[in-house]
Amino acid sequence: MKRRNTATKEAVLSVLQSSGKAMSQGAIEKKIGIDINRATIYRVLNRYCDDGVLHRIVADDGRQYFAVCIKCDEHLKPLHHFHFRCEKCETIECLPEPVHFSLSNDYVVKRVNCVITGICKDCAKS
Amino acid sequence: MKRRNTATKEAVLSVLQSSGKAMSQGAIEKKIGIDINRATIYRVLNRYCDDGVLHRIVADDGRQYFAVCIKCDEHLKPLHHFHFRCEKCETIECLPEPVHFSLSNDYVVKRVNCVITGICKDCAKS
DNA sequence: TGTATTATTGCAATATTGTCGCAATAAATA
DNA sequence: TATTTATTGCGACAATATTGCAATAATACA
Repeated sequence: MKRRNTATKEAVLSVLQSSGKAMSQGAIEKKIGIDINRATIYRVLNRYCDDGVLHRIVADDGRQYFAVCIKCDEHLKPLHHFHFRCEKCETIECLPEPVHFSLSNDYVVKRVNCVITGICKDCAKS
Repeated sequence: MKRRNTATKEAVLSVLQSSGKAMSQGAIEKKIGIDINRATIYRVLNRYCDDGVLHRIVADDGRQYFAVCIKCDEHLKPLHHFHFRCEKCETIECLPEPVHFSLSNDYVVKRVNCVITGICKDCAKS
């Protein structure tokens, strides 16, 4: 399944890159300017996740958020960092803080999803 | 708002206590034997959370899971431990492993939700 | 450049999770 | 036993996310 370049895909990625944060489908749709179908945005996001371009975070509001994999290379495991969800500005930022845990070898670890929820430093000021 | 004892509430708590794991509304409904309305189960679970009897985990499947607060006293912060979600047996277990992270004081932390997803040690064997 | 292939998209429908209003029921108290 | 009101069941609803299908358009190739 070879990928094709489309304006839609580029627009979605561009929004995420310029925001620098993890965004939900709804937030992307608001920011993107052009009119793109909801289902299409989800499909674009899912494909980017499959390709390792984005990573997915599920916050404790039950929604999916997507962020550009900046440091997601073979050295630093993609999802093993904390995320901070601000309840005020409705954004999620990737924290540099890595997630450490030890688990018996009997367990097979596939994904790690860590979200701290509260008020971010920008919103806490005002 | 004084609480009242009902068979429904006791049955829900009993299921969670005997399982020893975190369960979703759906899983509770399957195990509980008696016929209880979906909305009622949610309301019972939410009330238990308000009262500090249960704690809520949101897994990366986007669903809410509920577990008895065994060590949730004033010494050990309730939600600051890891959870492991097994994709095979569809359960979530509370790990003894505490969650450590450092965050600038500018942030206000309200909740921590950490879920490791994979195959648990019991399912990995078979 | 023109054509064929098939990845991508839009639309509508659907599944799932969780909540809410309202009337009926039943637990606790006097 | 009678009263108060927390709890429950039912139905409706909201929101998120996915899927099937037909139409569109990006890519490769003649």
